[in-house]
Amino acid sequence: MEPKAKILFADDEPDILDIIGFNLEKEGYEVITANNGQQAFDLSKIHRPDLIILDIMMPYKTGIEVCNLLRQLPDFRDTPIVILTALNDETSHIKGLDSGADDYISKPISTKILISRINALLRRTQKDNEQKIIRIGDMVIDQNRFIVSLKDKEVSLAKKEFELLSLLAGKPGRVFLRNEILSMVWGTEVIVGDRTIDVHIRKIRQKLGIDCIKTIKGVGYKFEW
Amino acid sequence: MEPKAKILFADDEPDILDIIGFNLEKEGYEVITANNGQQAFDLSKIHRPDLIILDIMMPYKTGIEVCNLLRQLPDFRDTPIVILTALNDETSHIKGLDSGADDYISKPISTKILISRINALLRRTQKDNEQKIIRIGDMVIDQNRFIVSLKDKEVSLAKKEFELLSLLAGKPGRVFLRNEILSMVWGTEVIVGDRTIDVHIRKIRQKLGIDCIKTIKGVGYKFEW
DNA sequence: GGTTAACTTAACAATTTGGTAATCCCGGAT
DNA sequence: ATCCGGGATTACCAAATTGTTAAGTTAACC
Repeated sequence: MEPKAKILFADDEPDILDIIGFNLEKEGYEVITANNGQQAFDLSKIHRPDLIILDIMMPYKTGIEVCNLLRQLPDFRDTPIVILTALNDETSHIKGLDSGADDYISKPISTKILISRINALLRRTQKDNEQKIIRIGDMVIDQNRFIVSLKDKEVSLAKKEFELLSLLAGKPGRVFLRNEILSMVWGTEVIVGDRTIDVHIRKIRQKLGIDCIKTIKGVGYKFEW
Repeated sequence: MEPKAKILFADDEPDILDIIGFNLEKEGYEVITANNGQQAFDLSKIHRPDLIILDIMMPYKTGIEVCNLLRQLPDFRDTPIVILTALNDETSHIKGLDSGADDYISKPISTKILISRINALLRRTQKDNEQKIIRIGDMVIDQNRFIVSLKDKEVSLAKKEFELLSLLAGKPGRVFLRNEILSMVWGTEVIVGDRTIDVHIRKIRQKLGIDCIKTIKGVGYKFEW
């Protein structure tokens, strides 16, 4: 079975790591474990989990520190982060949430509740990316079937073209800076030349045959019907 | 000050309604209160709050029932819902979250923590809706779309012109010294001649067709509708 | 493996934008 | 009236940015 989502779980207590990790896997999640803060940070960058669970008291870096660091990176600005801890005082709780975490859960915690909360978080965050069908004017972009159609006439786009169009058409009118486009379509790892975007834009314009992508010189591109 | 967001808060205990409502307002939220489940549901439909807090044990309809009902409606499929309750058993907790709520908080709860959790939820859901729009008289400067419009007629400005106008119109009436303009629009690195500003101002005036940028001789420029 | 499509890059053309300088204007001061 | 210190205007050129095309590189699929 396809895993529902990839979860990184960081705790320095092996017992907890085992028990909760096991239960998460039983729930259908793919689990990556880390024993300390530094490792949690490094493994996150490598594996790009869909959700991150951080214990606070860990060697090398606390969960809060890791959370702050991750939130600096564009790739992790929206990743749901759960702080899991034995500390239950008000100050820690607030500090945890203010560091950009989405949930703060005090141990001991029933595994069922933990999983339920994780489901709730993923339900919300995956819903956002789940806008599977975009409709604007005569255009329909179906992200499930990978099809773009104009007045019921199907247009076939390549993968990158499709992703680029989906990004722009996903928020019509809004201008996307070139580096936003790069990081969203190509990711931050890959480095591609500047002309690459133009060329893809050109192909899209050509294939669509209509002028719905506007250039804002010196800034970026935007979709406009 | 414009309220940060509209929150509907439903609880049948007047004391709690008062205390938490007061604190939410102090935090800058607009608060709508309901005394029972039915009212919570009806008022939600009328006011379209950005976030809904529901007590479970309420007359007419429990918080869970309201949550389920709201989630049926397309308008409330994405609205963050917090279940607030005195029940702290595992089953209720899970049932609450499974009904589509985003958070389940057990009373008693520190007001600060409650607000911190609400902030965290709104932070996530409102992130995309931040609009950088300047409106003055008939003019609208939309920094997301990179558009300036006058009486619904769109005016197209180049990047520097747009930045310059945004700067001036951002604080109408305030005089910007030539130095200030230089450092804010051009940065401190770049060195450009003094006439450059004039020329850009001229282009803006020309394109807008109206005289909303005043010259203060020997000082600088200011925007005035 | 060979073929095809997709992706990226490079090179050049086309366009737009930004900056400068020369000149013109408009008060206020001489 | 004339001069003078800004600023306004204009035209022009350089720089920056994007469009276009073609050719090289990968990756995917028989």
